Amino acid sequence: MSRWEPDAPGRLQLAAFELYTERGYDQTTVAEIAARAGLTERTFFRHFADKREVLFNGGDRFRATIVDHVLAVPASATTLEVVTAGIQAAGSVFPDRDTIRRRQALLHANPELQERELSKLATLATSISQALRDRGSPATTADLAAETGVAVMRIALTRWIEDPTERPWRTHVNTTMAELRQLTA
Amino acid sequence: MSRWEPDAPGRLQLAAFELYTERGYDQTTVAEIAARAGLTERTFFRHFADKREVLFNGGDRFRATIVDHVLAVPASATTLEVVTAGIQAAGSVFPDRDTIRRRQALLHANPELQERELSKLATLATSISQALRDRGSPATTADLAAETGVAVMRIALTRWIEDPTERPWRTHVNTTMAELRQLTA
DNA sequence: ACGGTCACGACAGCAACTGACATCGTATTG
DNA sequence: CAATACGATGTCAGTTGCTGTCGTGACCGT
Repeated sequence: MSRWEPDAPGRLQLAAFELYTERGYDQTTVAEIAARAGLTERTFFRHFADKREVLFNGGDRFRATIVDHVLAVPASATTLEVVTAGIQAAGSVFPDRDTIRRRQALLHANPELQERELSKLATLATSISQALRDRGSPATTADLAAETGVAVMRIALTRWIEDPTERPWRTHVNTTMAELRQLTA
Repeated sequence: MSRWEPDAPGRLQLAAFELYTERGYDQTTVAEIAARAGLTERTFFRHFADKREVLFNGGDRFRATIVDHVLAVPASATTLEVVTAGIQAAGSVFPDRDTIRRRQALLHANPELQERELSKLATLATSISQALRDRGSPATTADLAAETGVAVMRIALTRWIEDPTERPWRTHVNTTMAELRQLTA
């Protein structure tokens, strides 16, 4: 019999998500999250840097997936095609629509959480830009392509979530990219 | 003789900017800022929502300038031209290069401040998108154009700041926009 | 068996932020 | 002109996010 129950971070994540949705983010204290997970407040901060970070855990895997796919595209592709491929790949790590919907609703209701989300997307853009440079793109092009790519991803995500006909991720990415091309034509 | 020295918010802003640059953001307490401004901590929070907000005061005017110019462009222009015009106009409310450089250095050194900056840029994008819709653009196009426009602005700003030959704002906006067009060609 | 490590608890403390109430020049009103 | 309302600030107490420090006990390798 081990001294502690396993997977403390996972329990904390679950407890936090539940409490944030039940009572709201501001109305939840870290002590309450820890209590529900059977832990102490101090332990929460050993696993997560702050009260928001507990909601952004898959971020690293998400970023890695996109970067990997960006690096895997044949050299013959255009920069924008490369970015598109990376964003397409992001769909493979999405959980089901409803989980994302609930998550987005949470973020939408709390400015602090939105800020953190934007911050994560910004570092994602930086990673994509770096990957593009590793492929040989000039720095300026890489930055611009990464930023617009993330913008496209955000918009496509909103549409994907709200689409009543539940068309696949791929479709919404392509549609949004097509609009981007038309915009600059 | 009035009861208090005038322009409490201005004094707080100045004190905050000085202390943030002198000692660093984390090493500065709100009580210290208030003390330098000849006020109390409580009064600081009456003028600014939090410790970061004191650095983002011109934001409303900035946004208003861009939106006004977006709305003023003749209807014959393309969506991207409209956005470009708005971003060009942003240059008129910039202070001198060195002030912005110091400001950007401050933001760059503090993740919390970066998050707030991203948040401000996101609401800027929302405002631009709304202005585009008011001009008659479809919602989807407006969102995309606004997001990419802000991305272009960010990149152009970095280049403008770092440009050793000190070419004008307009030049960097045009250059970056041209790259965007080339990217999607 | 023994020492080290690792994950956690316990406790103290700082600083960001908030609510309630007091203060007193200044504008307003009768 | 006097009474009164108002508006910006001070004062104080309290909550909460977050950190440093130290202790504890199960596990692991030697």
